[in-house]
Amino acid sequence: MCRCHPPGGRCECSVGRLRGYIEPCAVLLLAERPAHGYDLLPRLSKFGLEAKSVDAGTLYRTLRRLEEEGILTSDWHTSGGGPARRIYRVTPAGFEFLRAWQSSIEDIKANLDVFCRSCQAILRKREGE
Amino acid sequence: MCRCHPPGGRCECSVGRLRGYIEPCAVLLLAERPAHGYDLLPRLSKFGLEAKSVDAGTLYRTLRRLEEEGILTSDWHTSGGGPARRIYRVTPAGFEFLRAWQSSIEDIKANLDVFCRSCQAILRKREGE
DNA sequence: GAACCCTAAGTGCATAATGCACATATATTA
DNA sequence: TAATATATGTGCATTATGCACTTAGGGTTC
Repeated sequence: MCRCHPPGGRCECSVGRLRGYIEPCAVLLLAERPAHGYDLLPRLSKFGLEAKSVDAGTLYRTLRRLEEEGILTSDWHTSGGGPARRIYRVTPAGFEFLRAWQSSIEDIKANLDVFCRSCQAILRKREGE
Repeated sequence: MCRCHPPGGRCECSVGRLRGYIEPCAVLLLAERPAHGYDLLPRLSKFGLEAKSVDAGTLYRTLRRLEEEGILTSDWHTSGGGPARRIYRVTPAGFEFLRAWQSSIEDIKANLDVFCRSCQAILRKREGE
């Protein structure tokens, strides 16, 4: 329908189309409590990033980038069995980052709302309501 | 702040981050009335795609692609002075396309709302409210 | 103890969307 | 006639992303 169902491809009709959206979502989850990447993966579904549709590689790369930028810090946890985990925490700059995204997302919601209202009006009119 | 202000770069903290968003916006404007690309350009700001931030080349390519997919049709208008204009109209498939996007965008808004609520809660808590 | 699976982190590569710069052409105005 | 506004388009580089693959620890099962 909306070119989001390529044959055999995953559905992209979702908030996952928002470029860079994994970043604020990951940071927000880490603001709730420090965690490692693999743990974050399923929790991202809370914000519409479905567990199946989030690529682990992308998440790991994203976390590293956010650390380079001073938004997160990490250290290794080796106790507890299994492979070592890199535990991330949010820095003060990370909270500023969240504040900025919060405000941007409010704006985006408002813009999407304009689209929805106009679209509804047009579609209703077409159906001769 | 949110990595959307690269030195000298344009602001990307906007709905323009939504991949492919120009498509439903262009189709919706054309559903209101047939028009040519250059005419659509400033009207896209209605949905949050600022006139400055929409690239004309991208819009023209998008319209051609939508026509290839049967969502739009076009024909040339040479009368009226100035260079020839390619006037686009929405096909029945285009209205289906709009319906699908409408529903997707409602979902996206809902997901963004979850983010905003969680984010507000965390930020308020941090400020010791 | 070999084979297998789950957890956990990461890299390499191809593709798709986008931005920027440039090319082309018509008509109007200074 | 030179400049400007309208109008459409192409070429190229960058970026984000998805997919496939690699590495590795530790436990379970045959």
